[in-house]
This record gives sequence, C-alpha cells and structure tokens, in this order.
Amino acid sequence: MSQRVVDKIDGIVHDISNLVKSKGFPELPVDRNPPFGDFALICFPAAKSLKRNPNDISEEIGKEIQENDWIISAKNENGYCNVSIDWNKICVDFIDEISKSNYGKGDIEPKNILIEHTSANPTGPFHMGRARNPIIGDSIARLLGYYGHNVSTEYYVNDTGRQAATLAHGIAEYREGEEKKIDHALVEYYRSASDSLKNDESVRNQIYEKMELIESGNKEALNEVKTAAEKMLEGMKVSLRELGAEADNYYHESDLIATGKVNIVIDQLKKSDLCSEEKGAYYLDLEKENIAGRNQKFFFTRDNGLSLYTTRDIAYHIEKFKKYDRALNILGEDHKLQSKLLGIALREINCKIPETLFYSFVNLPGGKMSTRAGRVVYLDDIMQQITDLAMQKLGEIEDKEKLAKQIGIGALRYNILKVQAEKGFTFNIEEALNLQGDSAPFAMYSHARAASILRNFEKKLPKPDVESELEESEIRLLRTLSKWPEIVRKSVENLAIHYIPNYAHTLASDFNQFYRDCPVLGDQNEGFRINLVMCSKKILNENLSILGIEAPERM
RNA sequence: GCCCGGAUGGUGUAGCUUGGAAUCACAGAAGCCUGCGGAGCUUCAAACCCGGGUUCGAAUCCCGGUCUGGGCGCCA
Repeated sequence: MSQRVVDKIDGIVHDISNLVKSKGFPELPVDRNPPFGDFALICFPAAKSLKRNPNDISEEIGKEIQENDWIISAKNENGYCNVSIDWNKICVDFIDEISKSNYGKGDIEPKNILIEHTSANPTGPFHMGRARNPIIGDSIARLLGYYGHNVSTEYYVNDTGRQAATLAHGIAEYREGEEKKIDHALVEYYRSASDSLKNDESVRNQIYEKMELIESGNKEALNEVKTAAEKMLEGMKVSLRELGAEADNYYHESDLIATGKVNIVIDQLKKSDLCSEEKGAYYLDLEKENIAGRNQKFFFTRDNGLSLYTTRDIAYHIEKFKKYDRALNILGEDHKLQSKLLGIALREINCKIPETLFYSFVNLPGGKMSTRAGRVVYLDDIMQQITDLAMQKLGEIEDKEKLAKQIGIGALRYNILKVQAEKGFTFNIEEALNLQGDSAPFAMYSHARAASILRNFEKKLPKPDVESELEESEIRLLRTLSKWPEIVRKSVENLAIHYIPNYAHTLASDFNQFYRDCPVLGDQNEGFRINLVMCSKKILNENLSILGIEAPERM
C-alpha cells in the first residue's frame, strides 16, 4: 500500500458512502469526529425521507458495511451508525508515514512571508499586556515555516514622534553603570521627561522643536532619536530573547523619513480621488468607505506639510511588499480601525494590503493594566517568577537551571497560546504558574517519558511489525496521530495558533494512557510499540517546537 | 451615538467557518504506586446570556435584545 494512510481513510469513508447509496439509501451526512470509532453515518435525514425509524436504518446500514474488509465494526447508537476501521491492517504503513520528515507539513508552493509582530514603542520594559503579541507572532511564524513557507519576522520601531522625542530628551541625562537591566533603568528617565513635558514649558518647547526637526528630516535629530530608541531596545531585546521570540529584523520608522520614502507616499496619496485639503493639511475623505465615527477625514499630512505616523506606516508597507509575497501583522485590537484605514490608503495607491491577526488586550484580575495607576506587571518579572517555580519543582538533575527556564518559559507561552487570540484574556498569575493539567509541562513530561523508553530500548529501531491485536489505547493514539496534518492545515489557513496547544494536550494525554495500558519493552508487540513511541515523541516534539517550547529528553 | 469583537459547568476554556451524541483543564468528592519516569491514570458531580425564527435536528445559521472588551485620528 503506497497510498497515504490519511487518504486511505478518506477513501474508505467515500467507498462506504457510495455503498450505502447503491443500496438505495439517500446520501447520509458523515461525522468524522465521532465519540466512538472512526466515523459515523447520521441516519436522521434518511429517516425523514424514507419515513422509517432512524435506529432501524442505522442497524440495516451497519450490517451492509460490515462486509467491507477495512471495517472492523459498524454499530447503531441512537440513529448514528458508528464505524470503526481495522487499524491492525493499516497501522504498519501508518507508522512508516509518520516517520517521514514531511508528515504534517503542507504540500504547497512556498511563499515569502513577512510577519510583523510586537513593534511596541521603545519607551520602557514590556508589560504582560503586550506579551500576547510576541508570543503569538513568533509561534505563527514558526507554524508557517513548519508548513513550508519562507518566513521572516520584523519589529517596527516607532522612533519618531512625541514619545521618541521625549525619550531622547530624558535619557540625555542617563549615565552608564546602573545595576538595573537597561530598559528598567531608562524608563525612569523617560517618565521624568514625560512629567516635565506636562509641567515645564521650556521642556515642552524643546521636545516639540525636536519633533519638528525629526519630521522635517533633520539628520542629526533623526540620529538622536534612533540612538535613544536603540538603547532602550537593547534591554527589551533581552526580554524577547528570553521568551524565545526575538524578531529577525528591526525596521526603524526614522529611516523612512531619512530616506525620503514618506514624501513619495504623500505625493502619491495626493493623486487619489478621495484626497482633499483643509487649511493646508491633506486627508482622504472616507465618507463613502463606510468608516465609522464622526470624523471620516483620514489625515496624512499636518498643516505644515509634514507626515503623520500613519503616513509612515503606509510607506513601510510599500517597502514590505517590494520584498515579500505576503505580509501579516500581529496587532492589538486597538489597531483595528487604524489597520482598516491603512488598507484603504494602500489600495488607493495600488499596493497590496497586509493580512492582520488581532488579539484582545490582556487584563489583570482587578481590571485594566495601567502604568499611571501603578497596575503594571512586567514580562521580565513574570518570566522570573515562573522560572523560579519550575526550579523548586525540579529534583536533582543535570542542567537544572536551563531546564527550569525551558519549563517556565514554555508554561508561559503555552498559557497564552492555548486561548483564541480574539478572546479577552485576563492574566492570572496563579493559573499561569499551575504546571499541571493543560499546560506545557504536561506535554513536555509525556515527551520525556517517551524519550526515556527509547533510551532504555538501547537498540536500533526495528521494523514496526504487529504480532498481536492492537489495544484500544493504541488505536486511540494512532487516531490522534492521524489528525495532525489536518490540525496544522486548519491552523495555517485560519491563522489560529490555539489549535496547536490543544492538540498537544490531546496527544500527550493519549500517550499517557497508552503508557499506562501497554508495556513496551519486553512485550511481544515491542517492535510495533517502540515505533509508536518514536512517532508520538516526534509529533509532540514538532508540535512544541511550533509553539516555541523546548522538548527536553529528561525533566 | 456609531463601528468591530466577545459571552459555554464554581473558575478558565474547546467546539461556531462546514448545523448532528457538548471538549479539556483547574478547584471539589472517591480511588490507583512490587510496572518502560506519579508533573501521571481511573471514577463521580457540574455549563451553551435572554427572546423569537429556519430545520428531522441549533452552542453553531438568521432576526431582535442584554451584558462586556476595543475603537471613533492634524495622537502614536
């Protein structure tokens, strides 16, 4: 049998459907994910058209399809005919298939894809509120890469505008040699500059002058803000590295001004039919674009002719599409309108439009995260706490510190990734620190168990021959393994990363049950089972690596 | 006010695209270590925001509410 097993199963379902039709039944809906067996034929529509009891129809159909060689049982249950495939006949081929390196990957034409994620303003250390962005962005990048695309990630650095000018003003006072991590040290200077901006007129004037210089393209001013931002980013990058989510490239907004690319965009936008002018400031009139809100004027220059943040964002996206087939932005839900406007502007100048993945904000149990109210939780602190906890849980083991970090960071990433991005998220430290149940350590632990069996086996993997009938928990594990390619495909197509941790939990759980029921070493079915262990470990490993979680051999 | 999301056991979640027998975990109750690693396994108890509609069948689709998050720019 050279056919792929997953296709073989599809084929069996198809054949059975045809068989049922040839016996004079109407087409029956199929449930590919039934509570029992491999698929179910739903007999209610037939009950209606044939005016018969669905249980009788289901019984009758069950008898007909039992004849099929690939079917081991077909039983009625409340009008559902639950069909089980004979896994004994296909499991050996299936093991071969999973062992291959392309199992689970897409059969696609690879595209060059740029994923922009995080892009937090470089004004201070990361909050937990922003943590969803790098974690989702990085994992989506890994997912698309696993599927077969060429993926790069990029962080867009907002180093112009008022915040950047304020930062540059503030950190002029900074002297090297503080003990704190640099972003935690610099944020104090930013805060004090920010206060002066509000309360001290001369500071305010200085900062606004600086802004003017920046936007008008003054090389010296641009260099100053860029350097200031880079200094802050130095510390922020350390956090991203700890998280395992550092971007491949950093693109500075200041460079868009320095190279004159923004001015080209302004000229192009002025040619749009939607363009109007008001007191010297230019805007696109979006009344006909069904844009909500009172103000439908989308300004792209100030009255002094200089650019705005959004104008630069448009220029940035033009640059993206010069190099990439697809561009995906990972954005907080506060950017929805902004992103829509960006799309319209790009359309007006005949540029491709980026795809977007929005996530809801992270809140704290008592309400919003707010710097002003002092309700801030730093990513660095959470990474430290969760790593410390993992440290306590570990026994005496080699490389304990490294392992604790892998477990801690893994648990954090998993905790965030397992929930749909668009769902509201309340960050609960207690829950994130719970390393049992539906968590990264659970999957990591199953992986380590599998690794342990393979270590103890000490021989080369044999051919996966089956000597005795498969146990229920082996079939269950095989079924779960057979769904992996479909899970990956769905996750890629919907840009929905949460399917991946959900699957990891199912697979780990099925593996643990197999582990309980089926001795591997020394069993008469050792040859098959050791291969099944190897396959489970392989998929668990690939799954965790998409999530950016290490899969250690021991823990 | 207008625009865009969300609502599922006590808590947190999956399922919604493509209608079919409600997922999983935490917390609670009761069990399982002379077994390849107990961060494990088994059992019990517990949920689809409210009204209508379509359908043999609705958590899922349609209409109308309620509550809740986000947005409404010469800011970034």
